[in-house]
Amino acid sequence: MNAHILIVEDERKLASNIASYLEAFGFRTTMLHDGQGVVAAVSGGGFDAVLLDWLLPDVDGLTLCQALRRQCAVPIIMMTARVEESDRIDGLDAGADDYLCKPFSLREMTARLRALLRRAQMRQGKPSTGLHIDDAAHRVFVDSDEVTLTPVEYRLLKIFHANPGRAFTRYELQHRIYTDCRIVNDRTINVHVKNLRQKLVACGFDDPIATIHGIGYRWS
Amino acid sequence: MNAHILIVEDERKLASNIASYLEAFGFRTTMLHDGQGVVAAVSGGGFDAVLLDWLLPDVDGLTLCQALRRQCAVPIIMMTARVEESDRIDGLDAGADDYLCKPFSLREMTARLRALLRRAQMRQGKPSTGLHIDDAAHRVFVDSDEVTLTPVEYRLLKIFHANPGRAFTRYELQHRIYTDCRIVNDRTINVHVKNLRQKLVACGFDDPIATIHGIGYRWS
DNA sequence: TTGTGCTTTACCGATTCTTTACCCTATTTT
DNA sequence: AAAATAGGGTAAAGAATCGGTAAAGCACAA
Repeated sequence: MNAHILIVEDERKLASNIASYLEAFGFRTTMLHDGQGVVAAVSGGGFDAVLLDWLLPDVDGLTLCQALRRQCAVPIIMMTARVEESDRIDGLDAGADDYLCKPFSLREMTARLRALLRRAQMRQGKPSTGLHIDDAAHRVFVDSDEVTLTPVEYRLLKIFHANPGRAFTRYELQHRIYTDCRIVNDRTINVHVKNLRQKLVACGFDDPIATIHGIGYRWS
Repeated sequence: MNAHILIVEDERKLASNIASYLEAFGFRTTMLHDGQGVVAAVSGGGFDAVLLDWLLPDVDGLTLCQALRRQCAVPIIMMTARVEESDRIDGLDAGADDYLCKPFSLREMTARLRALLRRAQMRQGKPSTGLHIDDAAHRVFVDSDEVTLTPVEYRLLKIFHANPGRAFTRYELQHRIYTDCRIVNDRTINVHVKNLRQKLVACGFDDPIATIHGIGYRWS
């Protein structure tokens, strides 16, 4: 983690707001207030993502974006006051990975940035994500990211993880999850499996739960 | 610790609600019900953070915010009924460090306030607080402040502190706290945990007890 | 006994988790 | 190809858990 973000924005106040917000979340940041030096800075390779304003005093953000793309594959988020579809398309055509329409919430920005960084990381051949269950602490990690699971999800994960390759019917899972002999609707298991899948996949873990049609599920 | 918070809010009822909630958590508070004297009060340097209502009878909160910023770097949280994105950005542009949209929960407010104070403190190069248990003297200190604990709280703290990161069920805690095989209501543990948390947090110690829903607690 | 401080219980409101219901898509069977 | 069955996704109903408050219970000393 601790990604380094380049913020290119001429409104200094906005730029520093963004910076301090990101820093509060553990990012490192660097600000530039015009187009000068942006290409040079990025080509140095020290940045993990770029937040790029569309309208800069000296150069067109779009042009700058294209220039950056020619340099390297760094993730770029365009920030723009424009809202027309065509502008968005232009931005994405120029090589931006995402765009934010001003005014945007810093929260949304951070969320998109995170998603982008995760995607970028995966693309760079970091497929070897590992799952780690710390049973004493009752915590689950995908690499270094913690996955927060509900009690049922946790139990479900443990069952699967302890029996890789083995197929489980929903009936079986039900009886392993609940110590009491509770009977629940089949579809309940579906929902828990879906939620578990979702949380794992959100951390860049390839969906490890295979559906066996007419039978149940299998961890692989 | 014992941060001093300035609450600027014309609705007296809301203001005193906020104040008493914060005081319960060990903050000191001061209320002002209009813009008069706010700048003077803050420039005195006696406040660690300001909760500032956007709409005041006499002056615009936004203007006030900017005026405060010119004075000093005190953390400011804007409270506003507005929800539009653009307003939020305006607030942040004016130098607010965070904003709360009314109606907000006092809990969220406290959480954000804490985060803000922590950041501010870190910026000022203050290292994190440390806990020290003097078992021989049966005394507990957060940095140099003594925390007075009841016998049960002390035992609870020792159990947690000796097992950082480990998850405990309430049942387990119960049996470790009591040498006799006493059985108490589950909720009893909750109360002791709450009291322990409260005392630690009041001394500026970040709540170190994480709740594991459906399981129990963990010290981290 | 009365008072004081600590512990335990009871309860409420808020939050979080679980289960169900529903709709739509995918797969299998007729 | 049409019908039947199974599974995925969403959202809302329902249930359990948790934190906070306050009062009752307890132990011990004055």
